[in-house]
Amino acid sequence: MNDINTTTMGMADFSERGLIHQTTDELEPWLREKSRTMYIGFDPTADSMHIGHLMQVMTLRRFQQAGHRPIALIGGATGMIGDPSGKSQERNLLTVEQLSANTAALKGQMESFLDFEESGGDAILANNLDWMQSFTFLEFLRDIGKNFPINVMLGKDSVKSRLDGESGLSFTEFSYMLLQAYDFVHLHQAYGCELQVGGSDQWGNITAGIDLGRRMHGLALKGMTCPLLTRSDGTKMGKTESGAIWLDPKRTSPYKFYQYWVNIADDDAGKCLRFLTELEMAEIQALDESRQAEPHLRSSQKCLAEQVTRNVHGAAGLATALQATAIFFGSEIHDLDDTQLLDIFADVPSVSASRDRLGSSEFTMIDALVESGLCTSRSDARRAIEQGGGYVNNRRIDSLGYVLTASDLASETVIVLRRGKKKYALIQFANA
RNA sequence: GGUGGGUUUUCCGAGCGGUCAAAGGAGUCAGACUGUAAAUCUGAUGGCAUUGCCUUCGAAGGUUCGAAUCCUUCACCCACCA
Repeated sequence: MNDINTTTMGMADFSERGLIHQTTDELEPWLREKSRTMYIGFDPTADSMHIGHLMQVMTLRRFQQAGHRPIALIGGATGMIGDPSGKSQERNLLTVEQLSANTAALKGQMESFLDFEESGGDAILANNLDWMQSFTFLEFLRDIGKNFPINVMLGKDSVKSRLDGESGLSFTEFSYMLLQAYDFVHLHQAYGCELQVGGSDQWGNITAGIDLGRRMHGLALKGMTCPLLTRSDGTKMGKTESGAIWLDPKRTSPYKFYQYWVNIADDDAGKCLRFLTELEMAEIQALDESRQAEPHLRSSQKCLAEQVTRNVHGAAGLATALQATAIFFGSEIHDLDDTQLLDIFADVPSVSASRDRLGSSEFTMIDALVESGLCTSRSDARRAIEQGGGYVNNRRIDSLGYVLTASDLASETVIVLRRGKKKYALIQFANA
């Protein structure tokens, strides 16, 4: 990054988007000066990031695009301990195997957001296990622990809230901040990293690192936190009845992922556009106006969903999501092949049936609805059909005795059943 | 230990010998409307069968042509008295 563009390197866009919650210094001029190195840590608590991580990754990406050098730190070591910040209870420890699998998975996901060295960029992927592993307990106590006054540690919110609460805090979790603090110092030594960024709940850990840098080496490290992405109704962003929204398409299909954003409440859409997309502010403001003036178009949500899905799942993933959306809310399904269909309906339960049942009067719409699990009994299925709630390939069936035949196949072997507005099931007909 | 009240379909809650698969409300499910929202409106809501049959009203027996409704015993819950 030699062609430093000082107009983009600063914080203007960050503050305009509301991405800054707290900073230790006036970062704007400092960032304009030259290309800087900063990091955000991610603990490998699962084998995929979820949308709670998205904001942090996007932040790193913004820095990189502004001409800085981001470090994504995977917490192979800190993940073994468990960050007490924002947690009301002591957590169970993950096994070493889980952690290393998770670490590998996160690495892969990071690559679609940042340009790492392998792909010609300058972003760095680090794992704190690499330097923490060789530390002995005594060394750590002498070199690091000595720099942490207990009274300061006790004053941190993350510790205080746990001590005030019922659940207490183990020495292990209490020590978490020492590890994170040392990471910062180490990254400075190794890569010249001067800024740590994190969610607003990370403030205590970040300042712990800054203090440690000053005590050990007289450094003036910097910190910045971003607001937490929360929903206007108070619930946590990314939580649904069926669990978290993951970035891994095997955990959350691109369709579901896309749908999550399409369904974001009007009140949250503006914030999400600012935090999670790279649209220009002018564009976002135009969307804000549209949302006010013509909310029914829901252009903000559609745009948000499109942007985020493309970022996470790529153009192909977005295409699948859009195709699935068209089908889930659209007209008849036909002339698809099995692969397409099963991809689109990845989240939909499916059952298999023997192919020779097709066309048999023993296999009616009622039978199909019951066997697919969409209806709990034949009476239930009968009722659903009578009320106009039974569909084959999105075509309403209104005859109770409708017999499914080979011409009802939407692809080579699959029939798509639907009950009501959006409950789908697949029946796959194998050549038995 | 004594007396009184209760136990109903997913939940709440009517029913107190036939017209009860059982009012009403909630929930749920369809349909309409709509912004893939909220609200609203309409219909459905034990099972099987294209209107008839079967199994349900704490449990088991009994009285009746016929019981969720009456009697007996048992179980659990509530209230009052001791």
